[in-house]
Amino acid sequence: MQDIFISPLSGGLASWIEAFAKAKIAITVNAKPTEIQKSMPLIFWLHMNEDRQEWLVNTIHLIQKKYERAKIVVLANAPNQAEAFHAMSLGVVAYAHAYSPAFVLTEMKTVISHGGVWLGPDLLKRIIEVSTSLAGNQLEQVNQHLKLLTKREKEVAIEAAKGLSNKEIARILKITERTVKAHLSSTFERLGAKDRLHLALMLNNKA
Amino acid sequence: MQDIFISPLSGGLASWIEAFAKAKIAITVNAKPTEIQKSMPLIFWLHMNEDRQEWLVNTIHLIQKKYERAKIVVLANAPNQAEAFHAMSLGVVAYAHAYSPAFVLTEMKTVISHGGVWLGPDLLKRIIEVSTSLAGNQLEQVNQHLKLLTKREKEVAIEAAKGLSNKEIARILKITERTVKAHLSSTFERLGAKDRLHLALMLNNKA
DNA sequence: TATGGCACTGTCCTTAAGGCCAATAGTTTT
DNA sequence: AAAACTATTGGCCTTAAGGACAGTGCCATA
Repeated sequence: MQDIFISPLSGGLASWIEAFAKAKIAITVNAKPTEIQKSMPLIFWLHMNEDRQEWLVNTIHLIQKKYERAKIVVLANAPNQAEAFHAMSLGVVAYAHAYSPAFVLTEMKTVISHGGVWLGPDLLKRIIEVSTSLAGNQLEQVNQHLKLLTKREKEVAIEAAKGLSNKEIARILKITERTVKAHLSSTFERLGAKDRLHLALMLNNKA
Repeated sequence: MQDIFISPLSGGLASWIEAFAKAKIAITVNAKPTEIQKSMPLIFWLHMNEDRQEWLVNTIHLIQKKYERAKIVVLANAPNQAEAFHAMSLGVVAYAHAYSPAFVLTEMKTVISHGGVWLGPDLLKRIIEVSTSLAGNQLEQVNQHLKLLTKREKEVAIEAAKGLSNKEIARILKITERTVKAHLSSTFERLGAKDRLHLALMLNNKA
């Protein structure tokens, strides 16, 4: 495994040197293209400034194009969740604070060189929360709610939860506005929703 | 770090023994409670059968109750995404195939003993996909919306999006219901929302 | 057959919501 | 200093929403 640090600081950071004595440090990806064999496993460690958003994206794309099987790590001066998500979605396999101690860097390398992905505890917690609430439980919960309703009530409830008015729902389902109201009243009763907004929140897993 | 394997197979699996010679192997968590010091760092490795869903949940809760700071790993005979998500949401810090080779097990231990979380590539990919579609972009979008509003409008909008009535919002923010209406009208105007339900959907990334 | 659930509709009524017009006062920007 | 934005509130008016009460027809299950 060949480590390549890309950082605006020409010397890199102390902890990096400590962690990987044999690492290459460069300012840009193109700096020393000839010295890198495309066949050998590479890890790019990208040092990220707050004000280099586009640089990060461009560099990631560039690396992925030139070195297909390279792993990419982002080390952020000021880590934040949005950036982390974004980076991970681009295929980055680790996202950490730029001033992580050497032993963390070596851990990261161990993990990713075995095909793993490294995430800090906070980021992971967030990811798990978000993922599970959407993919797993929440769909369940919505169905739980919907199956308390009759066929027609369900149809009305779903349209109402999209934000349609009673009149619009009536037109769509080819029934009277009065009937829509009846179905909705029954729906509120069954689900314990206090009004259509509450219903919408319930069916969108926000209440 | 003390490793404790909980497995229905009395002898455990070969790769476990190989990875952790000094591990304890037990059938249930309660098997040898006296031999475990609560103060020392523990890793529980739970061997999961397809047909022991409730057992897993119960065992995780039990461990979390008895050994607050213990890390829990699930090793599944037949890993699947839903189970993995579920386990992670319960606080499990790693989920892998039960027949993972010894070196993977040692990697996992390295990672989690440093506060990390270990995920297989497939699971991770899925998590990233799901998360980014919601948390990354959408949080962005919400902020995009909210930053079009003034401080006060933001406060009102957020409460309204929770389903509160104007009267309730007025009480909370200590202003008149009339003022709430004014802020909301302005908010609808700025965001192009047609009413409070639409606003709620926007702020919940459903519209 | 009878009882009950479901779909549908009607009238009447109350209230929350939201638009329109208008005004005052503080703060910020030009 | 003038113009523009923000926060606040008032009154007036229209409409959508939702509850109360009531009734009809259909279908399935006890």
